[in-house]
Amino acid sequence: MSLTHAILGVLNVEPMNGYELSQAFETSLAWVWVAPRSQIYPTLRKMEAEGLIEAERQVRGTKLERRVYSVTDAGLAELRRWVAEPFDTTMKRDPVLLQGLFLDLVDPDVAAKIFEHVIDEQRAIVEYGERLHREILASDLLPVHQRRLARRPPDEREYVATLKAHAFAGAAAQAKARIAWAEEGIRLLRHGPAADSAVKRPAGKKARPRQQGG
Amino acid sequence: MSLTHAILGVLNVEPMNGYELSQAFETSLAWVWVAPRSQIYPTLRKMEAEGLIEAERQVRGTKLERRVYSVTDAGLAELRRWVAEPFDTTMKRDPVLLQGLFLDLVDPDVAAKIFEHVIDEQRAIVEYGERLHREILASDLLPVHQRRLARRPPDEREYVATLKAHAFAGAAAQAKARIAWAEEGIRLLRHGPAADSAVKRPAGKKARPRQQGG
DNA sequence: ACATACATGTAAATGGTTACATGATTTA
DNA sequence: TAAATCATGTAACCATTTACATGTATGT
Repeated sequence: MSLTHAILGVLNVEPMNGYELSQAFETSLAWVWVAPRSQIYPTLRKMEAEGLIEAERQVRGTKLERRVYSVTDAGLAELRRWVAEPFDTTMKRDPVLLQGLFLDLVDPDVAAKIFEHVIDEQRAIVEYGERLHREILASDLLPVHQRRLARRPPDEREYVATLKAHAFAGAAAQAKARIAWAEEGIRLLRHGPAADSAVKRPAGKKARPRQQGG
Repeated sequence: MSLTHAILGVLNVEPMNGYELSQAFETSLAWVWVAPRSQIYPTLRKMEAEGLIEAERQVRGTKLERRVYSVTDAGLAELRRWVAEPFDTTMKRDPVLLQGLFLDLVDPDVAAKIFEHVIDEQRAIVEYGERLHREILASDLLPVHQRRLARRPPDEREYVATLKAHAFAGAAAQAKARIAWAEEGIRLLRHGPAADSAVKRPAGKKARPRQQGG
């Protein structure tokens, strides 16, 4: 379960309670790993039972209890073990490509709207990823990143910032690849494959039937 | 459940039994949607119960039963409905980027191996995706694609081939983006951020600590 | 006083993985 | 006759989603 490792990584930056953790998954980690509260709280309890993290109970006001978790030595060891281990990086399920594979079943205008929708959504990811990349490198950091770096010896800070920033650049780069793919898809719907493609089309004919049969 | 729609899409090309279907998920659909037999067979039964597909029982030899499924009118309608519908295209969990985010916790040589592993695996996807893209466009098709196109009116064949090929090109394009990201990662481990980056590094100093603290 | 944010969960259902189970048919 | 391929599943577990449930503290 990578959620365990995502949590270890975040708590290793700074001890937090489940509520703050779920905010982290909704904001900075939104395009890397999402997890709803209903998954976070039970997982925290499980990890505590396994000795990967430990809770400090705090009280806010008079009654409201906070359970602030921090990573144990065993937890850090497990995080390091996981990070050092190569795993299967192939994408096993890609709903966008699956939909793309059957796009010939609908009207080209409908297909174009699907591609446009992909472009709209992925653009938001590009903006977010590039913003974080820029801010981390410029040390114009979000509070959570400032805290992370403050815990490191000064010599390592640039190294750490470089790698963290690179991860967010990766999210942006992949979103850009998807945008380029969807843009090319729209072009293909309108004009068919390019003239230098493996397939030569009869001049002037548009490959654009109204509706397709099964 | 998109497995249902993946199955509808494949069976819409050509009626098949569960065994052939599972082979399709292992080969042509391997980088788009994977599904083990243990998930395929129960899903086929469920879809049959829902009226999306119907089974024709055949007997091979004297005893061995095959259940060959084909898409019903209701199934094709559902497939079309799903294809025409825009959905959330944001990647919710990306183990590669998650690992990349914590790569500062391990020795730079170990981190480089992780990036190299990503490159190796993604290269295989590029080769596969580009091969299928080429073959479909060149009509030098796999049997399954030949059958698919044979069922269409000649006028539509180029259009269909163009779109199918484009889906596989998408798998290759994304893998390429990951490779570029991992290559840049290796460069950063060795030389730190580029000189024109937002961060200026002291000349001659390498951001390459041996081991990092928690 | 009211709304918003803080805080922690449970329950049911769905989706997906891994391991196991069994036997028939074809090919070398 | 042995190995590979064809063929269809079940069971247990793990991961994820969606809906529900409850109450406290703070700011306006």
